[in-house]
Amino acid sequence: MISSPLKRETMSAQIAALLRRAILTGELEPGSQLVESALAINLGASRGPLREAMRQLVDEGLLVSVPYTGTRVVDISVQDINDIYAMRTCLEQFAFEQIWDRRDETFKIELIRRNDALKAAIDRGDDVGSIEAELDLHGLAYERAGNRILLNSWIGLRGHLQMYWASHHRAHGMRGPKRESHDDYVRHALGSSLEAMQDELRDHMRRGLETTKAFVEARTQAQTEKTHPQSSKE
Amino acid sequence: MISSPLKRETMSAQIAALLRRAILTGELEPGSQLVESALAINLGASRGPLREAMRQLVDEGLLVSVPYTGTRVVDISVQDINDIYAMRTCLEQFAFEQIWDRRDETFKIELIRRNDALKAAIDRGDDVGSIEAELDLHGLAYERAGNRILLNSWIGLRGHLQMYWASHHRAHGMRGPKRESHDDYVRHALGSSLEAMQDELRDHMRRGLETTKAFVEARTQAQTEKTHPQSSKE
DNA sequence: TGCTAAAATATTGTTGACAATCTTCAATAT
DNA sequence: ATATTGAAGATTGTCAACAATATTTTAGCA
Repeated sequence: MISSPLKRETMSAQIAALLRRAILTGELEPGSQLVESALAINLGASRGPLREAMRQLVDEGLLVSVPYTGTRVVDISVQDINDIYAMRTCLEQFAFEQIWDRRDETFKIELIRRNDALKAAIDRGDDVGSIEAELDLHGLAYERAGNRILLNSWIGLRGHLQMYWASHHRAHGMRGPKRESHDDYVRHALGSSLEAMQDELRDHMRRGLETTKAFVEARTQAQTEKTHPQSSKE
Repeated sequence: MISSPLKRETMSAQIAALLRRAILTGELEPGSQLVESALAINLGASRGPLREAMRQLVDEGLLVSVPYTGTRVVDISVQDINDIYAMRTCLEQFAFEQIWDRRDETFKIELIRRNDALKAAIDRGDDVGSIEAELDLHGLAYERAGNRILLNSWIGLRGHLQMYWASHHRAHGMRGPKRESHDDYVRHALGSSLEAMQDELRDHMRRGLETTKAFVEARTQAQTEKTHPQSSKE
């Protein structure tokens, strides 16, 4: 029963990873407040390290903090969704431009592997897993581009997307991605025309934007009803 | 004689702003270590707020921290320069795509104003100011694009560029940008052909990349000589 | 002289207590 | 009834002391 035999990681970093996971899986709902004292006790740590972890998540855009009043899980706006998908399109097109002439056999194998992993997650009904698998699939181009700044940008976008999808899935029982949703993507990514792939990306993102926007609008409506209830009694 | 009648800003935020400025102006050299206890005394604050500020700068990519050993101003690598300029090209092209059909009179006026401000800073020999002015000029497209994610990405890139340039200027007495360096940029930005502007951007960035790379290589060489001195005595 | 190990030092990580600030709610006056 | 003021509570911001870890120095030995 060893509790922590080798702790190469600082406590603050562990807490950050824990909280990040909780936010990204939707366990911590958007808009919910994180009270330091309560969380610190709950995690068995002091407020210092917890504050540092939270500060980091604030800088990652997962939390928002107002001095002396509190920090909350970042809330979703339709504007953000639009911005993120516009950036995704731009950056993923750029990533494919960068790797296009460097695609080798290992790239092909890995891309197919990740698409298979996505299908497997869908087949076994693993919703959180299928969301991660879809993002992993898209991530390959960014990883192979060999540009650290680009990869970090993707990781930031990826976090927000994962959070939005997971939160909506949890709240409304929304289904994850379809089983064949990325077959075209993979086919074009392994094809011979960069231009065709860029077109596919634009289409793919446009479809994704519509779906995600529908999620957000449903959520906003639900919250409005919660705040200003127009029940039949009145 | 009111010293601080309304201080809406928390101490940690003030320290972060102070340190950020010191790094961005080259006052704190890349690679130099920041010792918490000494800095805290120097700033008249405790280590708690200072640590929070430093953590934030770590997340911004301006500092690097190794657990239990220290945090230093991030050092420069040729790889980073390549990555940053590749991203700059991609993002600024995207920004102009977004704003192209929305350019109005205020955009034109502001762009010219910022170019004039750049020239004024060069004329009065204000080196730090001219660096900021150049980055401000490029920033307009990002600001007008109306995409918060895009703007934040630019702010991150901008910080690193400013740091590199300022540091090299301070270390080697390098001159800032040339007086007419952005006249073509402005002309094309106000022209009628988006494609011509994209070409100008590619060229502009390619030139900037070469210059900045030369800076970094000079610095790396100087550091190598410092670490492994091959003096004539030996 | 060169190498190993242990002690000394320096630096960061963590903790609990205290201060400053914001929010809420009740009491009061208009 | 409504608006305003003030007190009470909750929450975050700051501080100084203590613990854990890494680095450097030094003593001992081959």
